[in-house]
Amino acid sequence: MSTTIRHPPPPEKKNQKIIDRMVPNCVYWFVTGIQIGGRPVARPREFDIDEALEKAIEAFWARGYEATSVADLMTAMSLQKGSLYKAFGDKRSLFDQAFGRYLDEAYAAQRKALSGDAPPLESLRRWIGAAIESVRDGESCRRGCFAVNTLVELGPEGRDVGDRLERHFQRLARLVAETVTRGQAAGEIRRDAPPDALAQLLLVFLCGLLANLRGPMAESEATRIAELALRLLA
Amino acid sequence: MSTTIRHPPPPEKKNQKIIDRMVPNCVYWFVTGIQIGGRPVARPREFDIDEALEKAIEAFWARGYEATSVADLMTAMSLQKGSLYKAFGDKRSLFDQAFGRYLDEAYAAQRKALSGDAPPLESLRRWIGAAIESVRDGESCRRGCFAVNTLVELGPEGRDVGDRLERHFQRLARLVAETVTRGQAAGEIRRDAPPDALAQLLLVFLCGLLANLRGPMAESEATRIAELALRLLA
DNA sequence: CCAATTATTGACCAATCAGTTCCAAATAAA
DNA sequence: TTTATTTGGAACTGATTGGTCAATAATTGG
Repeated sequence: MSTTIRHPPPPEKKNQKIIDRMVPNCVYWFVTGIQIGGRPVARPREFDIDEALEKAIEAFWARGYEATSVADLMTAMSLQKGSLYKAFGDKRSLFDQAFGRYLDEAYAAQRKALSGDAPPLESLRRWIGAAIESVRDGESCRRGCFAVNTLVELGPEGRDVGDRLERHFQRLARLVAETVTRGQAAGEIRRDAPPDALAQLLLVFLCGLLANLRGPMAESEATRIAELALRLLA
Repeated sequence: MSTTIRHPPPPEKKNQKIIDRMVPNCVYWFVTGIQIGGRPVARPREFDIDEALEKAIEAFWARGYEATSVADLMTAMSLQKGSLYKAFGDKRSLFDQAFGRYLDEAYAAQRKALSGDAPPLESLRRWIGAAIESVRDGESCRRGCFAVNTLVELGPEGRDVGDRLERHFQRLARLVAETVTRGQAAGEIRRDAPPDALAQLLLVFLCGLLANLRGPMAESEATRIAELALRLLA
């Protein structure tokens, strides 16, 4: 019996002290009507879990989910297999965490790019320009856009990734639609189409650009095409 | 010596007869100044190699290169491993053949869709509509576009796939540009941008649509966005 | 039937896959 | 120090990977 207790209750007079020191996410024991327990102590983690996740993002981003082996992840994250599995669960769970983090980071960056006080059309230009620049890692690693890559690789599978991508694109579309609205109000953007429809169109177009930038298209060409797209918007 | 001869020369008086019976793609032997030889006889192939390739296209299209195992291909093509390897080489070679075939088929289909005698803008509408329809296989298998899928999955690797995709997109762009030119001449399409630039833009946009159709986007939504895109072109 | 040739089949192979398990090391409360 | 607990690391597991091979079947000219 007592061997199954992970945190055997200390003497009763210390209960309040112990409760004071209780921290979240720990196991506590409930005995004789009052909560008692203690913080589990253990060897501390030697790596930064956020840095490791960033490395995982880079690995999955560069090669995709299927083509990235757990061995690849181990070297990329500088982690042994045991640590990796203990900290992140299995490969798919790690991917989900990495991808979710990427989506949030990407959203924050695009929000910042679009919500500057520049003229709306110029904001959109910078937004697309930043996206084009973000597809290359180093000199010639065509990593494209992690979201678009994942959309194409894992899009058709069980709706987990699909749902997240849908929500992500929706919040992005909302962001772009706001800018388009401002542009219409300022007379910079044509008013014969609703802003959210134009935003969706822009987003889809950007997906196409990013998909092509994963392949043979040059950045200069992408920029040229984007300029034309913005011109059609005016 | 004579054991290395695959088709030992029959008596000279039969030379003409043999030459008459010569068929392409067979090994012949050149001796004493005249061509002699015979048709190699062997067990005939039991499957249709074109049908098998079509099945391979379906398999790679649905799941991508990495995620499609040789075992998957065997069941999809109804072939044993030995036959598969003998007829198509290794997995990558099979993929290349399947993908090349797909690109040619897709080009032919789009050429047909675009070169009808319909009004240019209507041709473009049908072209995009056909592309949107082609992304679903059966009821709910979001296979997307094999070319876009491959662009994203294998785009960054050694320039083999990249080159082919670049040439493919170029010939497609030429096709679209012709239609745009006709549209401009007919007054259906705005004349303030060169036709090949507009064609590139359209093609990139379509890539974005097809990428999204691999994921959560509904076909009806894609159609709506495409309508707006065409409206901006007028 | 025989010779020559190719196709089919299934067993086989080494390498790699994702994932598990076990143990020493590390930590801090008791 | 003891004790409870978790991390790090390496060995290990069973399944699957892409790919090869040898034996056999099928074909036709001779």
